[in-house]
Amino acid sequence: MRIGELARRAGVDVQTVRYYEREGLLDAPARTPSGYRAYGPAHLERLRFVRHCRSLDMALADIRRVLALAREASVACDEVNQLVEAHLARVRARRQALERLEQQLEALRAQCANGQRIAGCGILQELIHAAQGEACACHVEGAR
Amino acid sequence: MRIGELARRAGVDVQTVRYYEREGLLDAPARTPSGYRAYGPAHLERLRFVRHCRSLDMALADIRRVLALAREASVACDEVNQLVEAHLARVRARRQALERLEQQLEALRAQCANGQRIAGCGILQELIHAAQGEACACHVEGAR
DNA sequence: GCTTGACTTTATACCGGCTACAGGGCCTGC
DNA sequence: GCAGGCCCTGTAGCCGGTATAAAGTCAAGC
Repeated sequence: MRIGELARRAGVDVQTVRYYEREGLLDAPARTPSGYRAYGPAHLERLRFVRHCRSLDMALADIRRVLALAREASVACDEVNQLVEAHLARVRARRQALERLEQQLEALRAQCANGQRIAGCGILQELIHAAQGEACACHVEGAR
Repeated sequence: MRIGELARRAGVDVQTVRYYEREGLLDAPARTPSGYRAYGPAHLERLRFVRHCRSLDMALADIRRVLALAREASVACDEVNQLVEAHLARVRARRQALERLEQQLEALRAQCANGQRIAGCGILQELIHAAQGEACACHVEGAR
């Protein structure tokens, strides 16, 4: 099959397929006499694998590593486990950060009702006030 | 004060200060005879404001807009409110997506204990299996 | 006066994960 | 023979910085 069909069947853009090839996530396929890429079912399977990993928000470098490991059946799989574990830790940290951020933004939103003018906008006042209290954390002179 | 002191007092990198100037978030300061940037207290206040907004993960374009609006005291502040509201919605959506992702990754992690070999790694098998079930959502032929 | 080192200047490239565009070639159907 | 759709390569843009190079400036110490 040609690149358009492959892309359509995996639900990705044609450009993305070429990008993955450049990045070493898809093997370069055979070419037709006119230079078109000619893919087989294995390429589709690989592409779907990559997309599934991406849907889990794994980095391309991590996916590349998993693909490399997957080729060596007899090696211990600890590295795969660690990779997933580390990724989970990052996702969890980010989720927690976003939770805190969400609370801050909810508090900020509550500072102003519609119909105000800029001069009396509670949101702006709060933003300015909070910024003033925020020196560089590593260099607070009055503290201690 | 010069750029190094400004950056240190705001807790940012010197490069970042110049970047913000290029991006129109900080006014270009006066220059000393030798071409060094010379900042006043207002610049520091502005920089801290920008950094506070960034700590709320606001986009630079949004911050630029807020700064522009802040200059016009008598205009209605609805746009500020909408901006915060839209940002909150994005943060919330992202947080929820990460929550789902976290659960998926936890389930994935549970598929394999350490000490396995690649050939028997539950995580890899699950990744491969899940990828196979994932055609393009917009073009499932057997469904219906 | 000369050197050292810390600071500053501009310009340019890089990161991830695509996405878009330009300028061409190929192929099929009418 | 030509219109339209597909494909090719190469390049640039997005975001919010970060990193590098090569050069200029300035104060302190010898």
